[in-house]
Amino acid sequence: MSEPSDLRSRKKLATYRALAHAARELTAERGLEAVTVDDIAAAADVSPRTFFNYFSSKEQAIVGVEPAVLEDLAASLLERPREERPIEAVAAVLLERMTTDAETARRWLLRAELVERYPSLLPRHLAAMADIERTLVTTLAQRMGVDADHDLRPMVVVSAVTALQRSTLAWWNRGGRTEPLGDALRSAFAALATELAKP
Amino acid sequence: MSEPSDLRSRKKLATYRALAHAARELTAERGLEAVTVDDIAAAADVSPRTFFNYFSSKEQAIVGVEPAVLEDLAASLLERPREERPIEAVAAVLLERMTTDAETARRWLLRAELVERYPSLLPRHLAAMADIERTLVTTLAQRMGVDADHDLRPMVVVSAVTALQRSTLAWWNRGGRTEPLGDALRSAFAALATELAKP
DNA sequence: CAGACAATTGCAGAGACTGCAAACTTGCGT
DNA sequence: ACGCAAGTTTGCAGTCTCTGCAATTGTCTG
Repeated sequence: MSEPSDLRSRKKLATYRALAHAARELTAERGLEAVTVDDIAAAADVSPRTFFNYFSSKEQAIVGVEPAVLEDLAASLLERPREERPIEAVAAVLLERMTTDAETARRWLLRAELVERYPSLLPRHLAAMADIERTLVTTLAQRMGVDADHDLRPMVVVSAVTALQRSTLAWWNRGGRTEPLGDALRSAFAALATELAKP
Repeated sequence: MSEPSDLRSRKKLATYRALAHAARELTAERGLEAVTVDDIAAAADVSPRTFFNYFSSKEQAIVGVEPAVLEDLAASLLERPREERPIEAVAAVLLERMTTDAETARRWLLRAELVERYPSLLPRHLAAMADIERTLVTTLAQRMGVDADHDLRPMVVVSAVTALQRSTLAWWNRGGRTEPLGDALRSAFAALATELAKP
C-alpha cells in the first residue's frame, strides 16, 4: 500500500501507470487495432523503447495487473480475521476491492468490457488472473501455516474461488447486471456446495 | 469422433495436424525461441502464409486445442450415464481422456512441460483451457436441460472442475508425480468439499 | 562534487502478422 | 468428361511487435 518516497521509484511507478493508463484509455476510445505501441508511448511521454522496459506487449499493458495490487491483495488476505475460514477469507479479499473502492470497480468493469470486445485480449487477461492466483496461493499457504508444495489445500481453495469469481463476473456482466454482484457470488458458492455434496 | 470422408476436409485436417505437430516437436527439441513460423511451415510442407490461415500465432499452434477434440469432449459428456451428477460427469470426461488414451496423456504432459519451460506460452495455454470450458458449459447446460445464460449452475460446476483439474495437474507435474493423478484429483475434490462446508 | 548505479533512448534488425490478388484444387451439375 | 463455382494455397508488400546493444541522461551516496 505504501508509496515509495524515493524519487527514482516514484518516477518509475508514475511511468508504469502513465503507460497502463494510456493503453487502456486509447484502446477504449479508438479500438484495439487502431492503437500502436508508439501511440501509447507518445501519450505517456516516453520513447517507444521504454514501453518495452515495462511491458512485454501491448495487451499486457492493457490488462496486466500492477505488482502493487498483488502486494495489496496479499496484505489484505493476511489481515483477515484469524477465525475466518480460508475460503471465506479469499473470497472476501477479492469481493472487498470491487465493492469498497469505486475506482477499482470501474476499472474491472472496463477491463471486462475490453476483454469481451477484443478476444485477443483474453490470453493475457487470463495470464493476469493467474498472477493473482499465484500470489493468493502463496499468501494463503503462509496464513494457513502450511507448505503449498506439499499441501494441496491452498491451491484448491484459491483456484476454486478465483474461478467462481471470474466466471460469475463475466456472467453478471453479460447479463443485465440486475442483482448485486455479491448476491450472484453467494449464489454461485451455494450452487457449488450443493453440487459438490455427496448425495 | 468421425473423420470426414470429403477429400477437401481431410486435407485440411491433415494440414492442421501437420502444422500443430511440427510446432510442438520443433519447440520440444530446439526450444521456443529457436523456432520460427517459417520453420514450422517448412516442416509441414506448406507456405508460411498458409500457417496463418490455420493459426493466429506460433503459440496458438503449440498449445491450441483442435476443434475436433472439443466436439469429442462434448460428445463424451452427453454419453455419460443420466444418473451421474453434473460434477462427476464433467470430472469423469476430463480424467477419462488422460487415463484411457496413452497418446492423449503423453500430449498433455508434453504441453504441461512446455508451458512450464516457456512462460510466454501460458497466456495462449489458458485461452485454450477457456475454449474447453466454454464447450463444456454449453454442453452441460444442454445435458441438464437448462439455459446457461440464466442458470449459473453449469458454469459454476464446469469452472470449478476445470480449475481443480488444471491446478492439480500442474501441482502433480511439479511434484514427483508419485501418486496416481486420479488420486490427487480425488484429494483435491475432497479438500474443496471440506473447505466449502459451513462449520 | 564525483563516482556508482538506474532508467531512458535511438538504432538496427529479425520476426510476427495482415490484406490482397493470382494461381491452383476440389466439388458438382450437366 | 467438361466447365463453372467455391474453397485453399501461395507470393508479395508492407506494418507492427519486440529484442539486443551502446550511448546518454538522470538519480543516489558518500
